[in-house]
Amino acid sequence: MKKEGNITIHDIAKALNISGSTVSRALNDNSRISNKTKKAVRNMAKQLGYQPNALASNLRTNCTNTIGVIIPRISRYFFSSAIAGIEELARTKGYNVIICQSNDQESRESDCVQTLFASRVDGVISSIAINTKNYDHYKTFTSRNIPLVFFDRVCDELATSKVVVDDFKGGFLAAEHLISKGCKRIAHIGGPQHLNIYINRLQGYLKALRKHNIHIEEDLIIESPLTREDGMACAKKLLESANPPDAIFAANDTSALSIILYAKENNIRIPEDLAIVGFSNEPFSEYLSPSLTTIEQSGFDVGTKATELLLDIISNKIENHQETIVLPVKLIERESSNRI
Amino acid sequence: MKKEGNITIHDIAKALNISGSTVSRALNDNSRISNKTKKAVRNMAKQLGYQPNALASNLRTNCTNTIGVIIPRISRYFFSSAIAGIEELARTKGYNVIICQSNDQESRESDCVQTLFASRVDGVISSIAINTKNYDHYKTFTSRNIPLVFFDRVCDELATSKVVVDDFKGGFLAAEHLISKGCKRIAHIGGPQHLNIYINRLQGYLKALRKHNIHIEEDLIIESPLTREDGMACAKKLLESANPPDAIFAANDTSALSIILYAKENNIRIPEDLAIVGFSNEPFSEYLSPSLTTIEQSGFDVGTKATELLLDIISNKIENHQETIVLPVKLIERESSNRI
DNA sequence: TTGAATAGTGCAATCGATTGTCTGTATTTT
DNA sequence: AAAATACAGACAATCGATTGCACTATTCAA
Repeated sequence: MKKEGNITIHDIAKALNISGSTVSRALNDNSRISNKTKKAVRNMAKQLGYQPNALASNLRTNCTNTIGVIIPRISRYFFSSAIAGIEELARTKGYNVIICQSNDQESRESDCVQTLFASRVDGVISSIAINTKNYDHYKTFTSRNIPLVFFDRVCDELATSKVVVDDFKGGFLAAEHLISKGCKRIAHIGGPQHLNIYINRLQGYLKALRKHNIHIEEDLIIESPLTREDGMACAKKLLESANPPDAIFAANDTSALSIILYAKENNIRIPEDLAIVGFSNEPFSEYLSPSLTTIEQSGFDVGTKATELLLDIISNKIENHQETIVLPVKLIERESSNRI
Repeated sequence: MKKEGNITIHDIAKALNISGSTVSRALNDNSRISNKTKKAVRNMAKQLGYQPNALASNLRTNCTNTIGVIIPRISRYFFSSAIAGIEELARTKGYNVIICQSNDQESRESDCVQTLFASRVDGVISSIAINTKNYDHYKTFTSRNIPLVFFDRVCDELATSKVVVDDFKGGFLAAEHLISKGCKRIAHIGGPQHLNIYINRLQGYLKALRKHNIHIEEDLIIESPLTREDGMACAKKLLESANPPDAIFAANDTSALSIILYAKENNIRIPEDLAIVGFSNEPFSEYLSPSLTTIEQSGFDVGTKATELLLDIISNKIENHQETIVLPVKLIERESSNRI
């Protein structure tokens, strides 16, 4: 109720005996205002310690200079790197970032959508929760033409722009690398097959095998939630079998880690008896013993690219955007596959 | 300009032939509105796909249900965990979170403050940039009674509430643990001594030495920026000396990692020749070889506690809050100190 | 000299939700 | 039955910045 310490344009106007609209225009460097007035307004603003109220401005202009981000969980390295990339670029372009975590739950994801919409964000960057099957909540944005860009875990059902890494190539590189190391029976621990990224990693793996005329054995391909626990179970299943593989390509580093731990416990030598390749180049993969060969994917780059795309769509008011950007991956060779 | 798809309370009012204020009150479950009307309003709201506009509400009520967070960088595990804690609790209490990264630069930190203030956040949680020497920009909040809570890297100059982990105890536990393992000459690689956390870790270390009547050698105490590179330099300096230490307590895991790498290169056995304790329990420390004994500090808990405190200050309108909460730390024993 | 163009400002409506005050009707009290 | 009270809802101001339009000098061309 009281003015407290909050100075508005009207306080400046009163102090200079001019109107609020003139102050507003002066602060926005509008050409209709004389330089003399502009200077006076700026001085007085500084003198009074004026700080614009974004809320009022946003309400009027119907644009918040804020982008919303929905991610499964921020504490995962790939996502926090992505956020770093998003935040960095957004801020230099004058945008704020509001972050929501879905905790990989569809209902939470739906809540995030509501929250971001209520905040009237100018655009949204999202990576889909692992168990989301229904994408209707995203229509809150698409039906109102609020730009939406997916990254990493994208959704084919919704026609929007996307930024992904080249998972197919990554799967291919991983498998071909193992082949080049002389491995003959290469297993794959794949992720949930309703997510495009895991489908692509598997397909890349399959293509490499076919290219090199290696027989594809169904038994060597397992689908897993890729947790540390399930990785152990997969390792057990694969390595206790009568005819165990001589290499495993795991769809993430966490399950690759499980395999290494299992192999150590059971005196299976890495890479001599079993070569391993992971996916993601998590920070820990470098320090494992043996260190883990893996596919590098830069969260930072993905985040930056997604933001670039989103800001472009926002500022050029592009409708029906459906660009898909595929970022490169890289094989990082380490000890876990270093044989021959 | 056009209505587009955005439904306001007035659209609902018109559809039901009642006034906007009634709709507003009905949606807010105000007791002056009859149940019949409330039900009708809610139904119509759903039918029309009404989504409240937080901007308008915030402008009027002068409260945004948003808290701002300033951190050095989100991609560091401790901070992303803290954010996870903040976000989790804030959201269940109906608050949004806006995150700004200072990149450990004072000027960027100052920008963050402006941005958050312009967004009229209801409160702020901050961890100070490593090179911030002047804290005036924080007065933007304190002078206007906008609740401010620091965590981890706190500032004694500003009288606000704080949440820290027990760095002193951590330093003490680390050093005493090494002493209990029979180490006699325990070095310390400390962090920048203008930051309270590193001062406290050092002091804890000193207290343990004194308690056990171990002579304190100035030469064994080094100040470092605690980067991977400088960790190498410190390791070299300590271990190439005429009379090298038999243990090192590093003020973070990154420099402990450097020491391990240096020791491996130079055929120094860990823990037989040199025992090592780090600080933070970074995700990688478990997987190092040898695995790293370290002090666990939960970023998630710190974030949660800071949020709890902040929300309490906000909702109870507490002025001059100066509570300091110290969270416990825990020694995680692993191979790098496992001797005797 | 006069009409028109231009520059520099002010007025008032507007964005959408909230809220203090007021009105008309229904219910209760004496 | 008259008076008092409660109830349900309407009116209009408000938050602070923006912006279309109107207005007044001043300048310029004819």
